[in-house]
Amino acid sequence: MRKIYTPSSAASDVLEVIQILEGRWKLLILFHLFDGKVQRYSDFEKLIPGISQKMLAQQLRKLEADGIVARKVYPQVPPKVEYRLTDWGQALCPALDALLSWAEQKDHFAPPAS
Amino acid sequence: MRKIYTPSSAASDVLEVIQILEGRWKLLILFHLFDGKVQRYSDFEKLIPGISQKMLAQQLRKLEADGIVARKVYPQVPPKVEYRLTDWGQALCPALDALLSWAEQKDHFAPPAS
DNA sequence: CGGGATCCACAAGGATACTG
DNA sequence: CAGTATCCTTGTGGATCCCG
Repeated sequence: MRKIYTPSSAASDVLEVIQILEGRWKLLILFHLFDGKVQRYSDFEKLIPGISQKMLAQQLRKLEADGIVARKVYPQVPPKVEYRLTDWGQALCPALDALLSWAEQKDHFAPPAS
Repeated sequence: MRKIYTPSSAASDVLEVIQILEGRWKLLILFHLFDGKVQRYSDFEKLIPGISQKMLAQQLRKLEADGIVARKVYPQVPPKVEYRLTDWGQALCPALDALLSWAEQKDHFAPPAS
């Protein structure tokens, strides 16, 4: 088994990852951003069933504050706001991809007990 | 940019990943398990500052229920319990590793504004 | 040693109403 | 359209006590 980190370096990194990605909605929002077709506030509302306006706005702003997501406001009426990943946010893609691959492998390791 | 998933397949996978890894402690526990030196309940208590007994036991049991962690009880007095990763749990290693690498790259993308 | 049970405080989150 | 403000319910997590 691979040793995943050196104790001296990664303690704070782990905490940072947890803080940044914590919550029921962050990953969902990010996955839609990676999908590339979703940039508008109302798109998220449609594609993430069950999320409230409050949570959506709040989590988007947290992601923005953490430097994962960039928010671009077009000064027009009606308002238009686009969300996109920052460079650092895009760098997260392989990790989230690995996470999804892992989830897909579940049945390989734990065959549905029949 | 890479397309990270096909909309048809991954919606439930995303939700599963979120459910399994959600919380302030799960990743911390897992990282210590990957480190390989921690298998005992009391080890986690020492190495994860601030975690309460309740949370530690609860999260360990959730990880166990989700098939990530295996719990082995030695029938002796005083009791001895060892935690280890299941095969599926070990398969999570690359993904968590990628997550850590990503965190480490932060300064590369967002140099500390001086 | 490795927890379970209980109580409690606070924070997270949902519903609704309103706005530039 | 893209939110904010408010209220209120629920969940999360800590502290404490207890047990095999």
